[in-house]
Amino acid sequence: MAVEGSTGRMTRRRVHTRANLLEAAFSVFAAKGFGHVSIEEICEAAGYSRGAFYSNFSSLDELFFALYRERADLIAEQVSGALALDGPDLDVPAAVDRVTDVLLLDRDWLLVKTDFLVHAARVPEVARSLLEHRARLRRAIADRLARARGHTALPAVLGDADGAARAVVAAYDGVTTQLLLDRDQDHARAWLKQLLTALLTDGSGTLDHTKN
Amino acid sequence: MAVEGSTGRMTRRRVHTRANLLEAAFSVFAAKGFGHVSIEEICEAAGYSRGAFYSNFSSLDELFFALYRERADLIAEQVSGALALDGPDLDVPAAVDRVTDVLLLDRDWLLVKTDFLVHAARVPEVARSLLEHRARLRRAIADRLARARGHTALPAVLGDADGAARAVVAAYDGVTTQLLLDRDQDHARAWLKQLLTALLTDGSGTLDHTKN
DNA sequence: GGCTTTCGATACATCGATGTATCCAATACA
DNA sequence: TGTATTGGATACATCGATGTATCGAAAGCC
Repeated sequence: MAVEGSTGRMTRRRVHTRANLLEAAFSVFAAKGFGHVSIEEICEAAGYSRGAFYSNFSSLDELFFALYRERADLIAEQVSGALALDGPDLDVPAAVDRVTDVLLLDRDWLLVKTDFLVHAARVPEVARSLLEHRARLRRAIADRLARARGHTALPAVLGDADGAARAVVAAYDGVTTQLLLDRDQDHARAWLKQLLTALLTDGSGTLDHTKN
Repeated sequence: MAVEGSTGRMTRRRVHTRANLLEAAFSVFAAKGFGHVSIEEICEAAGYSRGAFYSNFSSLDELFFALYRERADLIAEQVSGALALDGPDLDVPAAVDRVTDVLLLDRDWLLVKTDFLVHAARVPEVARSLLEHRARLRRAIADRLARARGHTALPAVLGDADGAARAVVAAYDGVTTQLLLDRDQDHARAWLKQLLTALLTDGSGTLDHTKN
């Protein structure tokens, strides 16, 4: 048997090797991309035999999904944390800075995340799960924005706070795409901040763009 | 030998089968994703044997690249066409409508395009090629926007026309991500128009969002 | 229309990945 | 600490995909 439900017994050894496999898998997926990775490669990277793999997962898809969930939840927590740092009122530019730093920190994660996206795009069941996750994140952002309203008025074009949150996510996704290609984190961060500023305020800012 | 340079002789039969292979490959890639597709699957879908494949391409990567280039150039032309439709002055909302329709038309293309992106993200050589392609497109947009300045003033936050063009691309990429997941073309189109409007004008618009 | 060249089909050899079945070692539990 | 159970390693059988070498047929050329 491979995967235990919530009641299944979990030896210490088991959780340990499972964690090791997931960690190794992350590196391998980031480097080669899901779809170009064999089970054996992961086992080799983790220092286990294929027996260990099949004892913990029933397929590569399952491991991939578990891996994504784990990391995504982690990031989501960090984002929530970054959003909650202010008092009851939101300092938009400061929050944008903090969130941006969290979101564009790790290129490997962006790679895995995008792999997961294209996977989800073809498997409706997976897509639903991913959509729910995104919805949760968006709601967190919308709530935060709503509380800031009145202080920093949102542009009317985007409608209410939910519309604005949607725009934030879209901007993030868009900048991610560019970052995956040009590998320029600093530029991406600056660019995302600027985009978010343009979307969330009516005010003005300064700009430089000297990149392809 | 597999691929001829520009001087290589091309029998009629050859170009025909090559085209057939590319067309079949497009469907197969869209359905299964690059990395989950075997050479044989493509040949089968096209009605050829593997001999034909190796006579026209030397590897799956090569075919994938050729396929992407072909379609990407096609889209680029259509976008340029849509941008050029107005007279010398640009009607921003109208142009946004037309471009949006072209860009979000075919889900299969979005799938293949995204596959290509994650591929490029891992192969610097491919990334460079893709970046150049994007730069060309962005320049076309920037030029068009620059000509429209004065009519519809761009918000200062994004800086000059090039900054605005960058924002347009980012918005497009962001909306693409969402569309890949929820498969709602109409909503994506409306949403993209709205985003672009928010980015390119200081004015106001209306909004509804009733989707996950 | 005959001759040459090119294209694509067939057959073959090889390799790597998968999943399973079995066995030994490590851990939980009394 | 001794015993029962679980976890992971090893070995095996199988399958699918790859690339190449060879051969027949369809174009191009005169």
